[in-house]
Amino acid sequence: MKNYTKRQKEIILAAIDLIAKNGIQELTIKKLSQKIGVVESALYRHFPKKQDILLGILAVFRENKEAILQAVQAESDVPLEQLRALFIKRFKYFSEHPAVASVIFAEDLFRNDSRLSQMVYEIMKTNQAAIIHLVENGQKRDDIRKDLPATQIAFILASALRLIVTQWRLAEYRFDLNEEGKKIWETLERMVKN
Amino acid sequence: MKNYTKRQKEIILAAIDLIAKNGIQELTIKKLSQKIGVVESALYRHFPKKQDILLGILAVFRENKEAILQAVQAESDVPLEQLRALFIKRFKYFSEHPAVASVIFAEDLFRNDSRLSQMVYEIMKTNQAAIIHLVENGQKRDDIRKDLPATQIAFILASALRLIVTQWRLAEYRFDLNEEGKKIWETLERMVKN
DNA sequence: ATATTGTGAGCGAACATTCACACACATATA
DNA sequence: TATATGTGTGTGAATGTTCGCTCACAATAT
Repeated sequence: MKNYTKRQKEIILAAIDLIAKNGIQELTIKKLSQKIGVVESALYRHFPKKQDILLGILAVFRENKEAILQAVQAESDVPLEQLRALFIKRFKYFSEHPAVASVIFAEDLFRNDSRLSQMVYEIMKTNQAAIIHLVENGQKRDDIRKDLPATQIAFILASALRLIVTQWRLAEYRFDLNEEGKKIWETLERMVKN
Repeated sequence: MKNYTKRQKEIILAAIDLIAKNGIQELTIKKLSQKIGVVESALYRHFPKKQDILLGILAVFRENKEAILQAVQAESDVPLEQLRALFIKRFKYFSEHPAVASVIFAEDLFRNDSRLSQMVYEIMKTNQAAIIHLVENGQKRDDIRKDLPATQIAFILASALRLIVTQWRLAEYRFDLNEEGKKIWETLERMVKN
């Protein structure tokens, strides 16, 4: 986000908001410019193509994932606690930024452009690698059971996180994500703990 | 699908194929009619609105889920084996019909229309209820651990299935879904087995 | 001969993008 | 200090394309 001007950030956040409302087809230059309060062509002073706005959205996601990961590692050095913190923090962030949650797991939005889908894939892989690493550390400390491959455990953790957020969004945010998320984490923890 | 004519089914399958290729924005009346081999307006002989084609797609999904569920229950009466069969059959079906896999978990495609999103929600809930029921039966027989709520176990099972299919699609079907799916199931089984 | 299915032209709306132009403000030059 | 030039940001009109959909008419099948 350091590479983006104030105005560009403003546009990116507005774009996320729009997409959250009704999917990617809600994001048109016209609607976006109206939300910002300028005329359509003014947006092209800040982004050469609409696509570049979408790239900006992905940059927000990546930055957020990295920030949470660092915070988690600073907070504790017990892998299982780090994993819990990772879950809790993610839910907290999504609760506070539903629009972001709305878009972050909707990979399909970016499927039609190779630059975009490549970036999605990269973010996903980085994130997964980080979780795998935490699980492996947990296994080394004998906190997490070793009879299951770390990659698979990490996969299952990530998949549950993802689905609960998806359902929360489909339910139009009608249940408390923090609460349900915590419950799911506790079940998962009991499944993988030694 | 009993309510649909031959031609309508043809159109629905072609529509699924198109969406699989590059997302929902690939599904236009023009492209669809070209794929079928008629002119655009001919489609309106079979469906009054584009939306109704999407409803047809959802009907295919629902029918498929119900069929698999019945087959699974006929095959065995041991819940854990039924669950395994459910997983394996789903992966097999998706392997053989990648286009369907491409669309079935992309709920966002239908977000902008209330009729569609309601149907998506209904299919999802029915499916989840069926899995919960199987898990509860497994717990009654002491095959599945009882210290975890059945709803949560079912949720975690479903989430893993969903994510592996999603990743398979994002990886452009480059890995063997049956194989990877089986591995994930085995890990899940070990997590929940008594 | 009646019902079903397909054709071709065309409609208005929405879309992303481009263009000439305007105005405020900062920086450089005389 | 006064003037000139550059930069950032906005406006309004216009472009070409694509979209879903309609309609009068024609071919085909039962």
